[in-house]
Amino acid sequence: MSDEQRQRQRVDISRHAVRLFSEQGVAATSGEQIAHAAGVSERTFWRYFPQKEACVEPLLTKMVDAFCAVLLDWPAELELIDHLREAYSPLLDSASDEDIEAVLAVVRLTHHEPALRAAYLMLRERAEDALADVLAQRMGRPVVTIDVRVRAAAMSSVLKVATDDIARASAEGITRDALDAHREQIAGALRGLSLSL
Amino acid sequence: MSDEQRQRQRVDISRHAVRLFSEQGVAATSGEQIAHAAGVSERTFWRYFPQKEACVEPLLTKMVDAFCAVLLDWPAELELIDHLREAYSPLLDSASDEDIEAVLAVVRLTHHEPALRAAYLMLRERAEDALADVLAQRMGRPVVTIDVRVRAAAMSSVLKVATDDIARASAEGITRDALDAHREQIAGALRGLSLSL
DNA sequence: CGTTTGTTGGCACTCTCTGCCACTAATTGA
DNA sequence: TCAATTAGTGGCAGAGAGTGCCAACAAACG
Repeated sequence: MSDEQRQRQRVDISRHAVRLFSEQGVAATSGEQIAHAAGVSERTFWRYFPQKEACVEPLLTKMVDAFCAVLLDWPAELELIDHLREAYSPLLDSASDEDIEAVLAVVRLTHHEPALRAAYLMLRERAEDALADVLAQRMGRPVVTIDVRVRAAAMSSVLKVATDDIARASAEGITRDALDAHREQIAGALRGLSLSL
Repeated sequence: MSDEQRQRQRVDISRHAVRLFSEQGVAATSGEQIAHAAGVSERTFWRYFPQKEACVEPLLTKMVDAFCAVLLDWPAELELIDHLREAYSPLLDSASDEDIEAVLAVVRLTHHEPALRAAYLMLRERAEDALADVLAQRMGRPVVTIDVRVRAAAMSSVLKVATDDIARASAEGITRDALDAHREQIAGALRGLSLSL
């Protein structure tokens, strides 16, 4: 089976899982239930997702990957703020509208479901590592340097707060304006912490 | 049974658990094993710790609580950096030497044990909330304000990086000098992000 | 001293997750 | 074209993680 087929299968299962999670809660949703909803055997489900909380991962990585992609073609001569303004329409480019809604729904879910929050924070830390790589290159320092790590962590936490905020704000539907405000909020906070480079 | 007796019991179990975790890994350590090592029944163990990863919590909160306590009597007229220099001898005041070693050992463990890392990150986020409370009061803004949250998150992430760093650096024993350097590192990073207030 | 309250341990049970194996489908190679 | 290999799937059994329930026991209280 091709890699992308596998990937699509993963995302498909993930969608069913997230729907069930938000309808019934995580604890009340069994692996068997998710597997049945997605039309695979329970054994196959556990092979795709070693823990059931990991079901949120495919959806959430879409958001993280979108940001990382923008970071990766951050031209050397531009301030980060300006680059974000140009290139970062959060989520919109890389995903369908339903996926944006789903991602934000998951982020909202994490506030009531500790198990999902933990998974979310782990994912964010992986993203922070990617961010540290980009920053290290840009600052001409090894990745392990303290000020590289601090800067990456601080930027990452700005993103976390902004994401939580937009998820909360968009509980009843998401608008293009809200997303733009989200980007400006990130830009403003980065400037406030002199993180823009 | 008194609260502190219960608390001591918790910490006691926690110590056994952490020792076993570091000797055998988390996955290879069963709840039954921890319970037996700590001299309680399995049923009682699960009552003290609803998930076995939570065993690291009592030790880790010592570290977080120490920092929060320092924050809480941060006098209004002092810069945070200066207050830290005066009042923050990390961990040393509120815990025994073995506990410092144990806490740092746990932090090191979290780098190889995803389940523990997740628990650690959740705990840090609880600490971030406490931090946000203090900052909000000091900045004269509601806790939910974005710039309060951003500032709290950024400060929290500085602490995270610094803590990971000192844990790594002190793999073969911890010295007073290392802890002082740790504090100066925090102070420097806070200054770098103009977070000092 | 009897009652109440809270803690403990045992038991049975569900759910999570893994190892193993047999089955099937696609790919490869002669 | 026909094996032989390869990879994914599902079923089954079983260990471990937790939970609900109940009986036993101890401390506090009237």
